[in-house]
Amino acid sequence: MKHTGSPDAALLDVTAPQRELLDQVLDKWSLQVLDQLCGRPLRFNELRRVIPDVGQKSLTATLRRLERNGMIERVVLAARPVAVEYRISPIGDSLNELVDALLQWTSTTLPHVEAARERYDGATDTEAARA
Amino acid sequence: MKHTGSPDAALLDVTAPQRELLDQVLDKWSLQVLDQLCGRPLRFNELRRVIPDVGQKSLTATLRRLERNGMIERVVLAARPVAVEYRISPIGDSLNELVDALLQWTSTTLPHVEAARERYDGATDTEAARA
DNA sequence: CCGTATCCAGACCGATACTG
DNA sequence: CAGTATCGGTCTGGATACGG
Repeated sequence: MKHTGSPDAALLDVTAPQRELLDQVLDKWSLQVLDQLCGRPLRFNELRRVIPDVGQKSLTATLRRLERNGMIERVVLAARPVAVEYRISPIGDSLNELVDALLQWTSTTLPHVEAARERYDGATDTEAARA
Repeated sequence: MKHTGSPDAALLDVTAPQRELLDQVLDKWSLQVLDQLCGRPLRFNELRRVIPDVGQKSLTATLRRLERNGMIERVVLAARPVAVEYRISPIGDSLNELVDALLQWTSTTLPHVEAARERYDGATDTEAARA
């Protein structure tokens, strides 16, 4: 668990393509869409139902962005009326593994984080109380 | 490279504490601050210099948030005028490892992503041209 | 040197209405 | 069903000025 040296700070620069990719793929809704799509494909309104509080607009934008970056595939089914199915791609699948690692990390560190928050909030509170 | 099943979809819900933690720690500036701080501590204005385009306000907010979540430590040095040093914590260090994995992922998949983008843009262009 | 306070333009996001 | 178009409020984030 020892981190040694940054790999390359330039990769994190806001203008770096790697950084832009992360931004387009790690946002609020993308993670949930990717997660829901792993395993089985889902339709547009199924996604709306299964992801709480997502609006049409946001979901559409998220799906388009993920499709453009090759994370998911949009499949138009021959049906009346139109039916569209979204399925995860191999690349999207590989991203999901990393997200799982991230999620695992949050779960194990959450107790420490909450302890840190209480310490911080307590300190700033008493500080404010003195003023 | 096979992803099998979501670990727990509920963890990704916007209201889930795990999800909130990720939001507070994976944003634009946080990643760069964390990356810069790994190895050696830095002062406030050193961070400003080394991270391109970050404003005082954003940097301050980022540092406070990271401190509150226990990712970094704020050390006030005995000096005139005031000198403050920020150093990474063990938790922040463990996060950096995951970020490195993410960065590695972006680097290896970037060619595929760019290919996907060209396909997508080309398809939507010709589609628009027909209209 | 290390911030906080304030103001303001622009992005974002939900609600709504409408189309193929 | 699966979107597109538009409008209005919110919230972010940069620029600026000032304080400890």
